[in-house]
Amino acid sequence: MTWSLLRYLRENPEVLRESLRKRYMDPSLVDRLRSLDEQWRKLKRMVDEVRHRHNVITRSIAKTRDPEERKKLIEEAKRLLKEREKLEEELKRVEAEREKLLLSLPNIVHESVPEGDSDEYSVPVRFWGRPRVYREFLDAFREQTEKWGFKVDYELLDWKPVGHADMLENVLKLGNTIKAAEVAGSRFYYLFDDLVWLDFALLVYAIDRLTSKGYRLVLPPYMIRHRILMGVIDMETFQDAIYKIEGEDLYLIATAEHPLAGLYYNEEVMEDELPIKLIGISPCFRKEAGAGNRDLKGIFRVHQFHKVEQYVYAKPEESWNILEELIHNAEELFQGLGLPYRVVNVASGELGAPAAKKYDLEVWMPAQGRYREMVSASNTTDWQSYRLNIRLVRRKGMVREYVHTLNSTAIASTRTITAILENFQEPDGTVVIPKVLRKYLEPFSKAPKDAIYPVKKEKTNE
RNA sequence: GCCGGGGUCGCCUAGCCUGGUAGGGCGCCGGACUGCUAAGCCGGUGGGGGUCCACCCCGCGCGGGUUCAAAUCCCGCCCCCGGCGCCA
Repeated sequence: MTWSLLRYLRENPEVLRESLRKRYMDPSLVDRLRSLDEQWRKLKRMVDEVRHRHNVITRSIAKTRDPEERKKLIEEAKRLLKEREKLEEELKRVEAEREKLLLSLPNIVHESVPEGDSDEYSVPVRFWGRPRVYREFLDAFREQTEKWGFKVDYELLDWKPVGHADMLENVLKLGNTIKAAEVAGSRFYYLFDDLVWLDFALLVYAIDRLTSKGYRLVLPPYMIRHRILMGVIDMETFQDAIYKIEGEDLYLIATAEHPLAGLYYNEEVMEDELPIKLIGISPCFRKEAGAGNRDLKGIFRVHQFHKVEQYVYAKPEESWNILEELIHNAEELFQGLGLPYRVVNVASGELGAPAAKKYDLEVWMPAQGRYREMVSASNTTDWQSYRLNIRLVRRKGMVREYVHTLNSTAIASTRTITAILENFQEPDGTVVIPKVLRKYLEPFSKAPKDAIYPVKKEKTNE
């Protein structure tokens, strides 16, 4: 059983070099790894040989009755032991270095991924819906549609929609990030009343639709061990996103993807059990350490939110079709909500180490004049399963390889709420609730049903 | 948190006291036999190295230690089960 990256390293290093180049990383890593791997194998042969000689003597001692002969053999074993320990120490050192570099390798970029070092190079693959475009954003809109050869029908607005952060805080007055900043820090929030109902309704909507498609509903652990986390993410993500529980080997999950990947940690999966399709629901905790001052206002980019996540264990030959299935599932959810979006094929430089290919679903934000990421769907092929030791056992000949894993957002609550606040806003500040959510709000007497209304202005101001 | 019991190949289990190449059952894969199927029979069943044949190394929760030699003895840690305590 060989991991795809190791196989490429040994048999076809040019593929790896090319992949690293597309990610704007140093391709010489491949050459360092190759020589290290060669050195490791050579050293391993030497160590194994000494171990063998030592084992032979050790075994013969057990059979030897004559005390003189025994003594002689023990002396010989002791001598070999010294040699063995010296070599083993060297092997251990090389092995650790090799392992470290191997685990720093990002997944191989799929051939269909556009090359580029920023999201400018991500390529839209399709558009859906009829965006509402404020007059002044027309040029920007064309830049994001026609430039890519798409003719997207739009509704021209001659009034400027209020941004989601202002809607939340000032128009609807259903969120308080100022107080939350005092209590917990920036990028936290209090949500109230109708927006809380909306948050829940969105999650249940996603759960309802996906479980109907046969996905198994999972409530996973919200904290996981370091070992599992390192199987799922790369060092960069770890440092930018992950909160640690002090004094314990526990980390807050940044998405349900993490514990769902751990569900089959160290397991063998029979091929006829695949694909295993899961949806997890969980809070997500993220440091947003690399975000700087981006999206500081409102609830677009926060330290904590709720998400329904799709996660699939698949056979290698079916994983690329399943990636399409996952992004289509997400599209159906956003179509149901009536949010106009585009799907982009994310550029090689923006992929993240685990992913071989990634689609983002971006919703048009009328107050910003931009498509913004709501969903991310990745095929991580065998990158996570190698690290988590999740094997696929083929019936034919009991052959073992690694499963493929995939993940995709279904609904991330707060971000989707920002999209709703901007897209379904009326000139008077009323926010119309997507019809599809109604059945999930209906059972609750205090939940909003059709719309969320702005706080009435003070009489004196009118 | 305390006390006791336990963690062995995909699953179950023997071996641990008394150190000397981890045995059996189930499942699965393959083979021979067979009109077909099953039973029964034979072989295989983790990771790595290797001229990918032979063969060799490593693997008994994890990490150390003792020893020529550790599943076995010693120390630390993790997890599971039972009892007590605490508790939404």
